[in-house]
Amino acid sequence: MSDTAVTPSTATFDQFGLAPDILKAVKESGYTIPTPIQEQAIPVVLAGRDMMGAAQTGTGKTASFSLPIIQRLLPQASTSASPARHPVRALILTPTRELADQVAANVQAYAKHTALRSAVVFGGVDMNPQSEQLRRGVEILIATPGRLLDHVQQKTANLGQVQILVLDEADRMLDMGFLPDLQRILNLLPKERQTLLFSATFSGEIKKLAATYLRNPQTIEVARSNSTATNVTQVVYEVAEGDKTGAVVQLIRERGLKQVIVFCNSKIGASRLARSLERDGVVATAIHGDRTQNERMQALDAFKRGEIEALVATDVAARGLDIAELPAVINFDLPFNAEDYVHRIGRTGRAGASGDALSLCSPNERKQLADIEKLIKRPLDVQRLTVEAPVRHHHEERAPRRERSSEGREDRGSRRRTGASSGSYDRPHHHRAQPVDDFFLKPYEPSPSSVRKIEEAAAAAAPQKPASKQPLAALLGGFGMPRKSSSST
DNA sequence: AAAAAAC
Repeated sequence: MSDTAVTPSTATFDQFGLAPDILKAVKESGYTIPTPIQEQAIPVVLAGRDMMGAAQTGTGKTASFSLPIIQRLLPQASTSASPARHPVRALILTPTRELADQVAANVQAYAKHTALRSAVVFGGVDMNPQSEQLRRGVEILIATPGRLLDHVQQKTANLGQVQILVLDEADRMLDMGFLPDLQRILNLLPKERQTLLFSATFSGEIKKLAATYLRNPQTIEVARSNSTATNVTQVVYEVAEGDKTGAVVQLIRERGLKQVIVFCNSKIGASRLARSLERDGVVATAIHGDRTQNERMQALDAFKRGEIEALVATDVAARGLDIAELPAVINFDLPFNAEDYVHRIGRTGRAGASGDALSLCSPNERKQLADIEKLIKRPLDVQRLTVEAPVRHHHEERAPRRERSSEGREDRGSRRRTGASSGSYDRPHHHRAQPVDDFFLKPYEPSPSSVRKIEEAAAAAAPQKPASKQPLAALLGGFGMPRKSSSST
């Protein structure tokens, strides 16, 4: 953030008339100068107007709506313990669980000196703690649509007093087929409310959504849509499909990349690549929709803590995720949807920092490349990449499955092995044409009976403690929580 | 052609 000190803007957060408790939190978050979208959006939201915003995350979008929402709700903040005094007054919807979590963390930080309560609900995790939190009452609720509707159905969430609705990454939500869910949610809200819609693009569908649910919205656009940040250097490397894994390793090593997100087009591809990178000595883990929510969160947290060099992701991580100081993004595959390219590379070069967007393009991906160049309205720098000494050992026999299985699952591999204890680990291996081994791709799920045994054992070991603070994941030796370990109702 | 999201 120190770079922003040279920004010629003289604006400060003081100009908006935000409460001291909010300004204090802003200061503690390290922000001093509002970003362009904040400068434009905060007064509009404070005035109670509906708004359509075109901005990507990392432009300060979350604060641009969170801060004025907190300000607007402040007069109604209650210190009462009664849940009835804490109805949901602001609802923020996001397309992915990780994004919901991230927005919630921001809201929590900005509201921490106020009496307002916030909570986040999304699928893939136990409903009960969420229900309990909702029962105690929250004024600001961040959610993914499906789980929110689940809570509504269970009567653990009541949306009858919502005054402000935020649709974050609205275009993405439509892409993902959330329209019916959004319509159901919108029908549960009071007609008299403020609605804010954020979208990367204003397509016909988005305009229709806005025309239906927003009233006389003010439009705010900070960057031309589909533009890419100028501080991100984009390079495309022509490479044979089979050389891609070697190319990723080479780029990481040659450029000395400490951290990188590597995007793949498929979940299986992401899992496979993470495993291959591990074998070449890159600390890597995969994040995609076939992994449990616990595994996804652990992967992201470990990456943010700097414990992982390469986060191999599907487009679940393409939008909105804010990872500080990410120096580079690699496209292992070029996305089929050109817009996703813009979002993917938007993970780097954030908050004014510079970043590299390195894309691998095999001969059969030329069409995708052309689509991207058309969208961003400029040709990309295409270079030929010679993959030196690909880490392949064609002369070696394929390892028997039994031996490989001793490595454990792909995500366990993120904890680097020490040479001594793993005899089979350094064994040469194949890099391509490996049959997809179900063992590595299927998430590990202990049987319900074994989970019960472990829980019983844990309870017996610590009978004094009312609720074991030890997460079940830890008891399972680092494996993720099984998807359905506990009763949902 | 693939990803995401409720159970």
